[in-house]
Amino acid sequence: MATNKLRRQTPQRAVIMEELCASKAHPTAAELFAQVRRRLPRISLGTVYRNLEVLHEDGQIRKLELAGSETRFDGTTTPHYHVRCRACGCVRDLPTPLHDKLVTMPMETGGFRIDGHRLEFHGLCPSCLGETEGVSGTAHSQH
Amino acid sequence: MATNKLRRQTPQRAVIMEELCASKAHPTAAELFAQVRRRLPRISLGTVYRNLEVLHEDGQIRKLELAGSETRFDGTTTPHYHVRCRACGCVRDLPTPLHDKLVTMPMETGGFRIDGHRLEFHGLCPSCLGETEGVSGTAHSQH
DNA sequence: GTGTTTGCAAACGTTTTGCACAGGT
DNA sequence: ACCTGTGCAAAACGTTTGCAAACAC
Repeated sequence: MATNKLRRQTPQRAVIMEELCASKAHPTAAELFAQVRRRLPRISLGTVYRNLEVLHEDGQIRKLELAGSETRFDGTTTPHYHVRCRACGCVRDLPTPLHDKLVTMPMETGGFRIDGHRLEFHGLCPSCLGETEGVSGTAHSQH
Repeated sequence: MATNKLRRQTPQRAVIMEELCASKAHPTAAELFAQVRRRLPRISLGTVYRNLEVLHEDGQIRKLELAGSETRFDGTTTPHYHVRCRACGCVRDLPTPLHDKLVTMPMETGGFRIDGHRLEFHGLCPSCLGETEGVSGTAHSQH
């Protein structure tokens, strides 16, 4: 169950971690790859994926698997929720406190033992809000 | 904005709908394809995908984009949440009422206009609960 | 007859993997 | 020296798409 693997400290891993922590945009692996490449021009996309996986295993970063899009990564490991813009797809942090009651809340679980949840919010980001003024659309939230 | 397309009633679409509604397992496109193929041996996977998309557009089915897995489909369109088993990956309905307060709840949104959310629960299903008795594991909920 | 829908196969975007070599310890 | 980590390229995976033929209307 433990992560018993011996980790080596490589420049690739260090730069990936630095660039991820320097970003607030929750980049995808490809975006991070482009960013890291500016400092390590010979790095490969596979290395980025492998290191993100390792860092996630070791609990140093968070993996955001949001509905219907590529996986994004977050250098912040403290728990918080995210909002996603319906229009441009950007992702931002929400300072909303976690709803741990969601897990402990008594409910009919069909025999499941529930021990976690994933919650993401959808909406329009400030800049897309401005551009969509007056456009009527059916906001359909998916649960 | 409207769905103005003229739909034709094809046996493929009808059987896909029937098989989806007959299942409580929230099948993936591939699983549904295997199921439908028993009745329509010449159907193709592409047709299954296309019809699922059409049925979703027309509001006849729901698309479940759960964290870190293929898209699953639900013949029930009434809103409800889902639980996913950490061990076997199976998905079941939860009769828990929706938390619409989550959307209207006052919170610091960073300028976003929030109009929807996605919530999914994680845990162990009845049969995996039995098999993992006594195994200590760190339950890590992802938010 | 018109235009949607089908089957097939190829293409797609994201992620994973096999391999030989480089490099951290 | 050992064995993890790297770069590269190919493969895997789920999904979408182009096309000509089939079929619903």
